[in-house]
Amino acid sequence: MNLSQIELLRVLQENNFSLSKAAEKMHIVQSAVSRQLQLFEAELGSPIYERQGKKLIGLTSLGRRIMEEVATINMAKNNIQTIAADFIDSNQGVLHIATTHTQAKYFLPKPILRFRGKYPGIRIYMVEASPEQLINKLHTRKADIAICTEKVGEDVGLVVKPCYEWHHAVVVPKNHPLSEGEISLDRLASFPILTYSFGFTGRSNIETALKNNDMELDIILAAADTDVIKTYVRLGMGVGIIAGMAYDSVMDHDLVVRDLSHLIPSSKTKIAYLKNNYLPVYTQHFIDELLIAAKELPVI
Amino acid sequence: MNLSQIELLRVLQENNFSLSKAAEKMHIVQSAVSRQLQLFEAELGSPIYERQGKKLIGLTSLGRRIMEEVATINMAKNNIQTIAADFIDSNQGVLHIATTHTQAKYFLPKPILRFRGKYPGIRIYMVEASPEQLINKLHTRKADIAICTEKVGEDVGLVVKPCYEWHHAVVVPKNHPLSEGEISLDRLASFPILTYSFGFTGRSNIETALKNNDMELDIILAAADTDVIKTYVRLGMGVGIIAGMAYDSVMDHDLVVRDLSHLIPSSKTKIAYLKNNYLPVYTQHFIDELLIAAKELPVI
DNA sequence: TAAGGTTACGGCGATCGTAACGATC
DNA sequence: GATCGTTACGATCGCCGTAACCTTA
Repeated sequence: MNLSQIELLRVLQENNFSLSKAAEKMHIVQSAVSRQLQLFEAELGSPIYERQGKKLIGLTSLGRRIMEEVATINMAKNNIQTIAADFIDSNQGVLHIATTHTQAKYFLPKPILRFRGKYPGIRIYMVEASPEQLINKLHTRKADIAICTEKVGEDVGLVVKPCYEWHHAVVVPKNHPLSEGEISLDRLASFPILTYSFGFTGRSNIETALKNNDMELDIILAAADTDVIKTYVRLGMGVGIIAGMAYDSVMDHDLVVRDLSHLIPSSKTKIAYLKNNYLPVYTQHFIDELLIAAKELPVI
Repeated sequence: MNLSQIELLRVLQENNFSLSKAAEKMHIVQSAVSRQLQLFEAELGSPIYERQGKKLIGLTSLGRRIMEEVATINMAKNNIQTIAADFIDSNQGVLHIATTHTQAKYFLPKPILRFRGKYPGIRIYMVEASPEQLINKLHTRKADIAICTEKVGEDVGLVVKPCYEWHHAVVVPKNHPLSEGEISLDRLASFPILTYSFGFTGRSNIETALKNNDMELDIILAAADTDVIKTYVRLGMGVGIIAGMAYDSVMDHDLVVRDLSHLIPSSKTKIAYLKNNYLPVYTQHFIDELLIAAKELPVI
């Protein structure tokens, strides 16, 4: 048994058990992968992959159990390298942030700027995706840390830290009926609505509110992206329901924002990263910046 | 980085950082060990051992942190092998039991016999030692499972299962004054006492009882071994305080046993094994047998 | 027949062992 | 000077790559 065999099992897992794909990913030739797998299975004395002819189609029950240990080993191996690099120079490195559009645009700028001030040597990669994809990026180590509101609490393999709490709000053009008077769900329902896609930025809480009151909204546009919603609100297509902190009093002075905290339960944006994963000092400091920025957030 | 380098770090840890000892243990030549360590440190980019001249004298702070991951990797590696072997044939294997004399002689015979009936293919190695040594044997993987009363609850690296609860008892020759009448600590203190050594078989609870009552006993003989105590009790040297279940109504018919549960707090015998360590099915069944035997234990 | 996997074989590089040397008690 | 660790060098063994072959959609 050696570490490249362990690595191979991980790569196979992430590539549909395709030996040729795995070979490609590992920058070696297919036959080498084939042999290494045979050697490993021979050493264990029992196959760890289910086969259909020569093709691998899944794990055996032995294989499934072993993959847990494989994940542990790979994690620890990566940790060793990260720990050492961090020890040598904690001012140099890479930080992969996975987050949604709303966080990236309305929450992260301030903490990221401050972080960059302290750690100019750290290259920051920010990737935007759906919460589901973010979690996947954590597991495949394409991201070190994820910041989002949905899904992330359900995965037991993640460490999840609460970051900040926020409410939805309505945005409408000036002079729109909803810019004045009390807002109820009933009144809201009388307008065409523009809001987030399923699985994005607290959309689940909107659904909860509707289900609790046995209501429906006429959602005519769902986007992952607050700016898209605002754009169509400006065009007069309807009423936008966005995250409160996504209203920018300067940029959005042509829109009227109305709090919806009395109608829709609050949403919690969280920070997540892999359990048992060593975070370099600078990443820990980045999380600190996030938490500081969260406290400074204006309450809408 | 490769698994033998990881293994090397573990072996060094267990051999006072001696390269020559490590080489011996790993069945390779010293120079090879020296080079592998250099390669590994070079790969990390920073030394993981503190050195005095050429000698290794300890871990650097980087090294200390890395050793945690090394332990994880070694554990997972061993688990893979154990899981595979267990999967192929769960009726074959080795079981290393570490325990104290008292457990080995008075508690284990029944469950071990039953276990052997079910798993004739498992070779059982039983090693007796002090509780402190037992724990050490678990950590160095010289034992799979430990059964004892003392110390074992304090180690956070162990899974500890309560097994059974018992009380101390007095044994004296027939016609001895203590064979009749009520027994108090004061009365006990008027006799020379023979009991367990410090750190053995509930001795700590005897101490607790004495301290609580601000008393002392005249302990003229302390042994790790119940049979030694009984032997000298038979010779008339004094009063034996032993574990209740260590009185054998057949073998010890020449002695009188008197319960001490009103004077000395009860002791708990536990089963312990390494956290995150995969136990083969047969070992899990052995633990089941222990728990069954514990329930069948006569209450003294 | 293309794509994916296995088997055979040759070459290269990693790692070991021998051995000579260096340091430290 | 004995013990422990390092360095140099040759030999071996493991692992990769090429290539031919096998199997299945």
